[in-house]
Amino acid sequence: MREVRIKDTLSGETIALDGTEEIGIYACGPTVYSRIHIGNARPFVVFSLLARFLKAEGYRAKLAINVTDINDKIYTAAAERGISSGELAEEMTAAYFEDTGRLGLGRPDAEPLATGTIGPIVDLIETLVEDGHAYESGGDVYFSVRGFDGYGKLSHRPTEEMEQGEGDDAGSLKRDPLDFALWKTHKEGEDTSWDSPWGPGRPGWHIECSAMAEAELGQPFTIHGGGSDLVFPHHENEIAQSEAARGKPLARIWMHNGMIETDAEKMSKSEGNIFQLHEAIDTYGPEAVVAYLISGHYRQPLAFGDAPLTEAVARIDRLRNFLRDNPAGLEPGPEAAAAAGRFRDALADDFNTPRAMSEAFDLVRSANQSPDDPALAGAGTALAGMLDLVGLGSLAEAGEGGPDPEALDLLEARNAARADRDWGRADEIRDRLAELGWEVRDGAEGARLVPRG
RNA sequence: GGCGCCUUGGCGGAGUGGCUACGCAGCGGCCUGCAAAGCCGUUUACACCGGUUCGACUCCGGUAGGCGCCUCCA
Repeated sequence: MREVRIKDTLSGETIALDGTEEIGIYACGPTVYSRIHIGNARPFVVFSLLARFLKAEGYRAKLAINVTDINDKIYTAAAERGISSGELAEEMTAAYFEDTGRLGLGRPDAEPLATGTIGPIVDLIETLVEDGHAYESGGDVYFSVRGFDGYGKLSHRPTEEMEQGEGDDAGSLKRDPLDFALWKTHKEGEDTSWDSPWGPGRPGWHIECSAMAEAELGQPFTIHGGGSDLVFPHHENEIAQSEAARGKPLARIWMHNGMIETDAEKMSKSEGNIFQLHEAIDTYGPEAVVAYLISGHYRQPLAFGDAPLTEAVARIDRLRNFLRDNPAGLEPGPEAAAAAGRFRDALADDFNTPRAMSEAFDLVRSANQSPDDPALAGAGTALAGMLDLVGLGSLAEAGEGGPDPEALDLLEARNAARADRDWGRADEIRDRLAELGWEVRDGAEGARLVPRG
């Protein structure tokens, strides 16, 4: 078990995980008012892979990624489409499961819904009201920010001049502009509501995460994550609620991924469509999307566009080519095993996926240079293991079946033509195979067919 | 205005006080009947100005530029 260290937004320190305790990870998932985009996929990928790596290292890890299915935006989007908000939320939740499922990373250990956590949410709010950290006002309940010492410690900003609220919030009901809603009374036009001690209504934006995280992982748990745009106010408010209610920290480490950066001009023209996760997967394939998302360090912003995705396709092609020639199976020699060790070392060091991938490519080049070096034997085995850790294990899979009889016949015919030195005929057949989806690769041991990318 | 981040070779993107990151693309070669795959070479980068140091791309200060958040956002 390696010592895994993660940079903590709250303290600014890099903190080592405790291998003796369960590593509870809570990552803020999407609000389901539309299909998710690449930006939503980044935390899903980062935290899924982190949990996978921790488990591979022998940690007991539990990953929870929630679905926020109660929100102003859902009401708005549903109204625009003329369907009920529940219908829209269900549809988009299903789409989220489908789209992220296609990434091939499996599911988180828990995926709670806000609508499935109303009881704990109401209980948590009640506790806050009883303890004087929150107050009822006209059917709404607000958290009293100034009553919580330490507000602003995560986002490192002074409480002066802060104001917050969801859209056209009934700000006049607040005692202080800093306060934020825990519970919102039912309003005309909203087609869902739940009973509460303060009358029918629905949870405010931040409280559902506090409740779901505690329900799934207890409090405190180890890592709370999400996009860096959530630092303020979302995570700041989660800290305030949970710590005010329980008198102990919510999470030990706050881990935030950088934004996917889009060029507004390009987005409106050529690249707007592929920003949707499902469109990106359709266009570039799931492995390329994952490879793209891990191409930069998780904390840094990552440029989005056709070019970086196309590059990701080229990268995974190189890996796949290598694995075709060097299938997993052989026991890794010392150099191959060392590369795998360095790969894991990089991941253990604040989950440095680009550095890890550089080790993978280093191994590929070394093994291509010296295919007979016993120290590099089993490089394919080592590489497959490395890639599996970052969700690219499918690159090592042979694919369904081999060439069909028609393709094999054509290959035979081409071999015959080449034996006759009839290059025109041989190239004709190669073109024909290309039309059928096969690429011919001539090697020392004869010609081979590989599927065309 | 407040808080924070960033500026690396054609592009993307790591990293370190003194040693080739890595990938993609281009060009030149090797291999090949020609390709593909692979290999080699290649223009040897660290915004600018000072400072610390035997030595800085890597530390400190400043300048310029870019970005994120600061009522919604992964």
